Amino acid sequence: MIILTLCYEILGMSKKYWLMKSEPDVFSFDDLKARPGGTDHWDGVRNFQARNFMRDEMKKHDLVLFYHSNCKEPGIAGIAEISKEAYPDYTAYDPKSLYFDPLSAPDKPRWFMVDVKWVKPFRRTVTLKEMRRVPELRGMKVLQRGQRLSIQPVTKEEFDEICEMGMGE
DNA sequence: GCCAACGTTGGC
DNA sequence: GCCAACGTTGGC
Repeated sequence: MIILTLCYEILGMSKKYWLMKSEPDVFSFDDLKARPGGTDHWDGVRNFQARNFMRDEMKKHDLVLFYHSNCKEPGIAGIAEISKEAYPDYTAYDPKSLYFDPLSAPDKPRWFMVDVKWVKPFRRTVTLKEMRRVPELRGMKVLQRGQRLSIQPVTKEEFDEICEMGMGE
């Protein structure tokens, strides 16, 4: 068992942890729950760094902190997981889509998306405000000034800490 | 609604 | 390849 765990570590196959931002007015954590199977595709990412995380690093069963941005109480609403690894974001091909990009085509896709599955809610949202007060979370990108990246890696320690905050009183 | 900070674009 | 202008993000 230890050997197997080691192999996974060395091959980079161990589970990763992520933070994904969404504006709740557009697509909330509850909206995800309401989708068939609690699953939806994460379309519309048009930033290269965020795309690369999705395309190159996200694996099935990775866990996700679902973050509500640009709203009254920014913070983490609950847990989701990656249920399908990266595939072309077809909204880029649709001239009527908000996310249309003429530089992307089916034979040469520029943008990618993953499927995300609702896992469980917190008892309460873990707000940005309270995250700022926790020394263990100080390194998180989402707390850095001017940080706009909509998909960010988080450490297991950060992930666990936030789960505790969300599941506690 | 403001505006600082950022990523992207495009002229040179 | 520089960098100013622009559009967007997102906390406040």
